[in-house]
Amino acid sequence: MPEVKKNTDKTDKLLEKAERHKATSYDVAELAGVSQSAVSRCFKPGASVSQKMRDRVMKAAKELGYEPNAIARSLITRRSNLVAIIISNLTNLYYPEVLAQLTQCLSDKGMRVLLFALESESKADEVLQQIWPYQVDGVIAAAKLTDDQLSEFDKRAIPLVFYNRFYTSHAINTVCCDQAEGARQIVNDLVKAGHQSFAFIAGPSDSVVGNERQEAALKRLKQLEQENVTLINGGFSYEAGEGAVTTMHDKLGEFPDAVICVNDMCAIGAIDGLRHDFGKKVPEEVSVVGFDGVGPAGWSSYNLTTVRQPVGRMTDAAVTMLMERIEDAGMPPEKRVFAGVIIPGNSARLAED
Amino acid sequence: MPEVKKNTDKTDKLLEKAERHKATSYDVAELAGVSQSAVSRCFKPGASVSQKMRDRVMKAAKELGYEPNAIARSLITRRSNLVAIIISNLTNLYYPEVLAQLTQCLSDKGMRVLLFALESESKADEVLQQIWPYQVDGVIAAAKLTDDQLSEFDKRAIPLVFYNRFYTSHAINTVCCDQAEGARQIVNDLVKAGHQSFAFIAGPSDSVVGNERQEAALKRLKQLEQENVTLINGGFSYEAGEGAVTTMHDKLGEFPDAVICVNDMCAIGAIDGLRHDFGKKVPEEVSVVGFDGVGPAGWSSYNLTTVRQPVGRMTDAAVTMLMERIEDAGMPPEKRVFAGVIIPGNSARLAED
DNA sequence: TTGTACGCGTTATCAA
DNA sequence: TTGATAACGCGTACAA
Repeated sequence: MPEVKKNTDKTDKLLEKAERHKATSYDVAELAGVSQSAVSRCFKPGASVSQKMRDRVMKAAKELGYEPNAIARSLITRRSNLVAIIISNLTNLYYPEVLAQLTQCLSDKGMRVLLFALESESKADEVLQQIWPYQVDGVIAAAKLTDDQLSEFDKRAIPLVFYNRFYTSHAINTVCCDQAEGARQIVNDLVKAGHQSFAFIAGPSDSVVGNERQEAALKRLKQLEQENVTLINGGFSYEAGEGAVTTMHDKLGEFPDAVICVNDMCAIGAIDGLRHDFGKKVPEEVSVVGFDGVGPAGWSSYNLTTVRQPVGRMTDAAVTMLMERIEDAGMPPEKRVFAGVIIPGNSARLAED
Repeated sequence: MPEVKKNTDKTDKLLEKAERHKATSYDVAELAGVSQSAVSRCFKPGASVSQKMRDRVMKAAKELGYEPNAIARSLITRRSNLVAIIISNLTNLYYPEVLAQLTQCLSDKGMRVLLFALESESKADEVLQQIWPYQVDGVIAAAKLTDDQLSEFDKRAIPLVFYNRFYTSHAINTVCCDQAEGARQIVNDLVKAGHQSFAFIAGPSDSVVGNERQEAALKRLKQLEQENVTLINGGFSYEAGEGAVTTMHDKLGEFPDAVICVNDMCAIGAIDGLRHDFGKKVPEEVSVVGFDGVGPAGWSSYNLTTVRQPVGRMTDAAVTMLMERIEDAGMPPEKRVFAGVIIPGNSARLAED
């Protein structure tokens, strides 16, 4: 049976060739005895190919272990199916969850994730230079960018969605949690429960999220005619919260009724500082509240009273918003603001309703 | 000055063209009045180009906002400069740190990170299918792969380095922490300090790391003639640790002198369970120890006695190992095992030395 | 040192 | 439905 023999010979020859490099669509075409474009079509969903052709091609493809080369595809289609995620501080306990959900969600929509972690926000320029060459279809940024950097995106017409960063100066796509409203609510609750002196442990001065929380909280305290309010420098970390408690003690000589912290990590640090460095009881002697609703906030050592961000909904929204703009470059900028959810917890004395 | 006019005209024409698409090396070449290959060379470090040529090309490039296209480059060089990182459970507090360091380290070496997060280890196949088309230069896996999956890497000759996964069946590249030695040491210390009854809270049964820790701990306890040892099912999470404490109480009616947990998160959950669900004092009444040395282990509510993994050194080693194999495909498989460091902490009564 | 010409592996276009 | 041919944007022998 010369026909069969010839076929296996051909397979062997091509397999041998494939050993040096991966099999290409040409190799498959040759083995299947069809044109290369036919092979290409067989791997394109929704292309018009006869069943007979498809079977033949797929058989040959399997035999050679052929897989389409996404790099070559991207070159011609001008779609890389790559999305860059820029995250400022991965070590902040809040972000791993965000990252995991974003990745999951993007993956479901057929996009791959190029990860860029900023060790400091000032290194954004460097990271952008690394992103441009890869022809990403879009970018999700959980980091602050300068106006110049924003206009680089405009210039390149690369869709960009911010996560929890808000810009008043630009019309930009963003998904965020209503930091201000969360802050107001929690202040309301604290005042209503009879707290009369307050401290706010602030975040890094260049953090938009931190500043929003801070301003909203301080403003509402003023509205509710609370005069006894101290602002303490802190940060987003456990250590910052712990340290701020000492600063507070040095400054005031005592502790306020309630300590409002810029985020959960900071609040947890503050609680530990109060309890272990100063022997204070939380919440009996001092109420402590945070923001975010990270995992450890729920641990029974803390049971933190906090404003939880609806991470799942937010990441979904961010991905959807980005995809829409990748499909249709003409979509206008959009802001989606989600409300936070107060988690009563047990680290603050709140009024019973 | 017709010369100048002509030049700006050309710039305008090319800029106009560039508005539709990004400028290519051809556009730059045309504007600079040189060949495309000259442009290419100017962007290749260490190529032989005269200073005059370089200046001319760079000026034109800047004018058109030209940036080399990494996709096209990858196609021709057969190097994508892409490394895939596969991580099983990003929400495990231990991994964000690993991921951050790996990304940092790879970035320093000019590689970009494609991130794949597994929601469950069984989804590895799916993820691998997503990886192959992208022609990644290498893969770092902090997840378990089957033998079949391993041989897929062989077949494609894609360098693979495992992080904290150990295979005895295959000669494979891996960087890990000596889980067994850490377990033995901590058992030694506990026994030496006079503990006489023990419980081990286990991890998921399919976790290699968890099993190693468990086997080594139980074996050493036996060697030291400790008979009073209970094994409790648990897991890697806070909730698992907390739940295991209740299981333990149901099973024993009391608590052992020392609880050895499969990792820090579990240990923290166990401490909280003991303290808040059963009113036990840690370490006075029950000693609790963990593994990993994650951030929260150091928080003063816990001060966990644990075995810290030298994450920085391990990630460095993993990246170096991978890069070596990317540069030289002939490098033989290698295992690098790092010793853990005992952090005395304050959650266990250890002997003073 | 520079330019010419080709190839990387795919999709898109158009005619058959 | 199929096949021939031309892109996509770049790196690199080779010759000049």
